[in-house]
Amino acid sequence: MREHDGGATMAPGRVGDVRRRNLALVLGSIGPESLATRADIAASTGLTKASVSSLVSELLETGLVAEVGLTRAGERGRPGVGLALDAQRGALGAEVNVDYLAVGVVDLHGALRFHEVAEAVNRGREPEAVVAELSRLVGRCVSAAADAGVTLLGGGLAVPGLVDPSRGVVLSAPNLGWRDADLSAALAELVPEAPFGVVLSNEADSAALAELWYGHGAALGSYLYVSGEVGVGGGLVMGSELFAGPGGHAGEVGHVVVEPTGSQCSCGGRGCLETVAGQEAILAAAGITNGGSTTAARMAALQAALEAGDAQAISAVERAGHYLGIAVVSAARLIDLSAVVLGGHFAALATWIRPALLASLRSFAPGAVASDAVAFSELGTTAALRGAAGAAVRRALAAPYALLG
Amino acid sequence: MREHDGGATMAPGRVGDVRRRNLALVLGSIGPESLATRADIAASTGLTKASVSSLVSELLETGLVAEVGLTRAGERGRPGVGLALDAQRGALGAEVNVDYLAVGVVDLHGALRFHEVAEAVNRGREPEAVVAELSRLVGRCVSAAADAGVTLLGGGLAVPGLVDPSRGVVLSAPNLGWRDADLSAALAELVPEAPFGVVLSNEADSAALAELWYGHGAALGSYLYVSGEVGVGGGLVMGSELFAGPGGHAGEVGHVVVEPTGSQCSCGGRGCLETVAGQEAILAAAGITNGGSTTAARMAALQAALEAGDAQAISAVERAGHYLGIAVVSAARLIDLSAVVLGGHFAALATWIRPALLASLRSFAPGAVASDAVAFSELGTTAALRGAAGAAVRRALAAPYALLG
DNA sequence: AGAATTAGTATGTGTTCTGAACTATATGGG
DNA sequence: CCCATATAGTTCAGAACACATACTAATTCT
Repeated sequence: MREHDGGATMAPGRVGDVRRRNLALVLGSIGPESLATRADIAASTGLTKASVSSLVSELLETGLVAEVGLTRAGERGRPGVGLALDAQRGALGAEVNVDYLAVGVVDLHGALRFHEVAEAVNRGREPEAVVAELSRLVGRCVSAAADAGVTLLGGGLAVPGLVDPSRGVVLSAPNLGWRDADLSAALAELVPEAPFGVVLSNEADSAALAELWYGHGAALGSYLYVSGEVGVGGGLVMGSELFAGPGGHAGEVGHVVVEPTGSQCSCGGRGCLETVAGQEAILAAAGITNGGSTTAARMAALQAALEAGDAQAISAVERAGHYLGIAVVSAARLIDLSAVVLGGHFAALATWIRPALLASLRSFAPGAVASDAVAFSELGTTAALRGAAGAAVRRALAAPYALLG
Repeated sequence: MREHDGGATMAPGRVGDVRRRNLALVLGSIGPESLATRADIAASTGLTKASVSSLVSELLETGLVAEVGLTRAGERGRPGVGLALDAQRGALGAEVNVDYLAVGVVDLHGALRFHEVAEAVNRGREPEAVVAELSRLVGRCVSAAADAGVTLLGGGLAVPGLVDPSRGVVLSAPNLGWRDADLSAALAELVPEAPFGVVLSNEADSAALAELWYGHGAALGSYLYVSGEVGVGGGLVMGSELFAGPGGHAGEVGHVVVEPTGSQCSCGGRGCLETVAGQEAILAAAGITNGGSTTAARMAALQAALEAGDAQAISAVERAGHYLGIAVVSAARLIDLSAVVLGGHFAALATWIRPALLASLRSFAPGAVASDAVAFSELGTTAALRGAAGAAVRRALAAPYALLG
């Protein structure tokens, strides 16, 4: 995520680096379906037509780019050849979460081509068993893609925990009960022929990026994504890039202190956001204590109570919105953010939580976060898989030279 | 500070960029007095001896680097020629604060060669008048440097407010009463012959960087710097770089919400850290309400009361430490930081505030911030000027090619 | 049909890194 | 004292690449 370096340990620049950079630059200026011509690219990048010509011919070799007929009919002069990213190339996205598995394929145009979401009870289940079930889902998706002629370049797997992407290890996923789970072998087998491999990521981070690329984030640019799953997680997107922090934990808004006199949190601290806005906390405050059924069922019951106008349910959700506002204000001040996107159960509760959240923001930091900078995710259970797949797509687009001899 | 870009608006890479990068790379591996030889540099950077030779000869031309005798006497083989940054080159640093002006010169070895701090009452004073007084101080410092044979490459001016460095404008400095003050002309005249010019910066950001380069920060790498001046400001250093945020406000820890039921803040919000840990808040809680004297005098009175064991004073400072801990925890969680450096009045109160802060950290986030990751600044009133000068030095070292034909 | 206009390609030049050969300067052993 | 050995630094040919210029290609306007 970051390329900071003392300076002395930086890699030396070689002449060939220039070409790598320019390949990515040209590729970046070929939008999904912009139908840019070589001449357009030369104008927009500042490269000469000669250089663009040579760069484009290499990009065509990689298969990432395709020539798509002529452009500009009716005007004077020779028409240019339209160039576009090849929609028949894509990446796999997958998510393991506490109560479902999800897989899908996103193509270079950003379209979700195939996907499947399967309910599952993964809490406390062995990584091997979960991965085996995931592999079956992935297999179906991969063959569907192959049948449609879509070639997969790479992939991403999002999990609700802290990961080490370089080693392919889930360091800890409390809600799954995983610790130091080495998935590197399994990742390598998911899409064996993909040149860029399958990379692990954090679920909240991936969902935050999905929002950037395929949701509300594009308009916002920099924002805090808050994911209300079993815990309250989050991801930080700044300047259209994910900010993971020095140790990869950044965006963990669930353990911001919002109530100094509040109750003990599972993290060992006190008054954390999660203790007042986590699923369990909201359900308890709403009086929905039917412990036997699943969390999903109880959330549905909450929804029903809200729609019926149940006062206790409404005040429970409003309380969560109030405290969410405090956490968002702290984030806005510390990191200079001015927008939020809410996902997971917060998105489902949008109607009831939004007014309370806005009131809280106005009260604690008038002007810091405008009301039109509070968005609710519409990506549902496909958010993390789209983000993971999207990240794989970006990796490929950033390193087209890896596909050349 | 950031070089993010959509991709399409990036500048094209040219062959010459490689040399620029490698010039900076080689320069970066010539430590202050490391006495590296060309061969050492080749080994540490990965460049060939031939390239290093050519790059070094250009760096010698810029004057940033000097050959300093031979190295490695007593061993076999031809001894190498030692290379070091020329300590006779430096940069000007200056600070305008509410109650003082400070200027100084930092050389390429990081030493503070000359400096002067003058008390002043700048609150509400016109920018022109303040700058005129500052210019006199700078003039003395510049001639002292010239007399000692030190050449100035650039400079930095830190102010307690939000700045636009590219235009040389102080957008707003509430504690000075400045708004949209255009200092660009004045900045250009401060050190007319300096090739890199004089650049505006925020006081807290500069102090945070001074801590990184010349204080506790080097050992920490990533940390939150909290500056207790008239207000409570801060700067965020991550991966040995300042993080300014999308709009340049990042690190503003003074307006993190630490007491949801707390009192109104001047920012329009409620329960901000500044309302319980700002100078005025601490003095009021300590019962030091002698409004006639200066803030500095009242802070001295507070110090005396603390040393005398005054219970009200002690509990006022402990309260500030408690709330400071809450803000630090929120920052630690959101941005994944694990260290803090405290400056300004917090540094002066270190003895009394430290235990309360540590207790608060333990209570709200055990393990997030270790007790040896809480440091107190020792740079005093030279912090911001050293940071501003240091930033100017880095700018020069990052762009040595600007000094060539 | 020919002029004008725009797209894209071919060719020569300058910059810069690399690798290998070479020169320079020290130590240590016979 | 001289030569082998080791290390530092320079010189020179070769390859990669972007650039500038000149060229060919394809279309519309008159």
